[in-house]
Amino acid sequence: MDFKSYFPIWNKLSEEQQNRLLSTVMLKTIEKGTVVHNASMDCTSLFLVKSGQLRAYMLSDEGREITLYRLFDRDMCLFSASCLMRSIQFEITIEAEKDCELWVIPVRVYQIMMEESAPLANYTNEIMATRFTDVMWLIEQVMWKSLDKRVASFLIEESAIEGSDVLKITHETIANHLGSHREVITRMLKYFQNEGMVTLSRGTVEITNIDKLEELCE
Amino acid sequence: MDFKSYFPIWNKLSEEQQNRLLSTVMLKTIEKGTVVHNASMDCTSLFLVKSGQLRAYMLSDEGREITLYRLFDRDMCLFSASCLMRSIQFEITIEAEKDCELWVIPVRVYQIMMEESAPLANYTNEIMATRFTDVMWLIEQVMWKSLDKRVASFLIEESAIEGSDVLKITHETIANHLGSHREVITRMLKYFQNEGMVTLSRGTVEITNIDKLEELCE
DNA sequence: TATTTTTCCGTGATAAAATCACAAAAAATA
DNA sequence: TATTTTTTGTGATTTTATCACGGAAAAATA
Repeated sequence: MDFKSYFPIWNKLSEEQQNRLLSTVMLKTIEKGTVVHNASMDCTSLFLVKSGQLRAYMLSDEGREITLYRLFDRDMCLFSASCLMRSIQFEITIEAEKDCELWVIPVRVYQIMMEESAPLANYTNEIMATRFTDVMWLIEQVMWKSLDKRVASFLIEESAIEGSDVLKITHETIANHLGSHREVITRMLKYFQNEGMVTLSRGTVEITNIDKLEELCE
Repeated sequence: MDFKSYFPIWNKLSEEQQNRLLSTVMLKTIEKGTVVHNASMDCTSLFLVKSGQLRAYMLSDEGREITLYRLFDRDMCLFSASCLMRSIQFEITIEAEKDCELWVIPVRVYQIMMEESAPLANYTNEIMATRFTDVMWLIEQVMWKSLDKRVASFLIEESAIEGSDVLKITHETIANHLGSHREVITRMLKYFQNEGMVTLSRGTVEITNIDKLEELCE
């Protein structure tokens, strides 16, 4: 079990704590599209990503979405366990964007250990600060960036994640990432195509001039 | 010195830690309008609010603002010490909205203590989760609420804070809180006045029908 | 007190993006 | 092949942002 190597502060835990963790941690495999956490689920576990990719997003009353941040290998999903801290008083949804392998840590085990272990509490702190940074970046984008720039940087980031210029993604999905609307994205992409930055076809956006896209973002 | 009574986990610190804190904490008085933290300041201290009121906001490149959250009595201002954690990679501004008395805690003292004290690390965690909750509420508002509702709830909240229906505030200031524009707020308030919800005069907004305002927010 | 300056507010015009409504094209399925 | 579902296209309208200018009230200064 190489759980240890994915858990950065492993060596700062006592032997007893290590054993407690090892005996409760479970490796779980989930399929792309699985919602691992939402408002209606009860709060029972934290996830440490062994492999795959997840997306944390906020859902409006009318069913609209906006992506808050993403989780990759070695990331810990804190807010799947919103009951971990009394002061977490918001609801997000977390969904697998690819097939994932997750280590599942029971909240109660983690919580008790955090109360007695300064290293674990500080590690948790750093994770939360990382998410906070992500969310602050989002606010900055939403507040001060025009949509063309936001679409452009989304496409660039997506292409970096996928390692390809050909993105298999629908206008609707892009809209859901950005908290915008499908028609708006359609028009925007149409404009990008006219400018020679992308080539569109059903279900795909191919980036044909990434420099021009990057220029658009400033 | 009643610093102890403002510091919730005081009793969970060792005597040595208590002494270390007491010997470095300083009480500072600042005037309304003072910026206690921004991007260009060096990161040297945390603030614990003894009395007064502060406002944390994000500033755009063009000088536009949006309020993230506010701090009142007994609140701890974590992000004035963004260097406290490696993962805090964003910049905010914190300004006194009223005259304040603040206990100033040196970052280095706090940081070292946090590394050895699980209670302090967990307390810090709860504070960050509280700010996170504030910021998530903001995203929700900005993303899914129309401006009329946002202005209405801002007026209601402001009146609750001040304990008065007569708000001494300019249209520009309201715009800065909400990340909107002065002209837009002017027009919105004009509409509110026509609907009998507020009475306007230079530098003041008087709430004349709070029920109708609350109804507007749903 | 009179004058100047600053702050605050009002409003028209235009642009960006959201929102509503409907339809066509492509792909999947029967 | 026919039907259904998914995805995209587009016109019309509303909301909010943005630009531009001017005027009134208050504050500062002479």
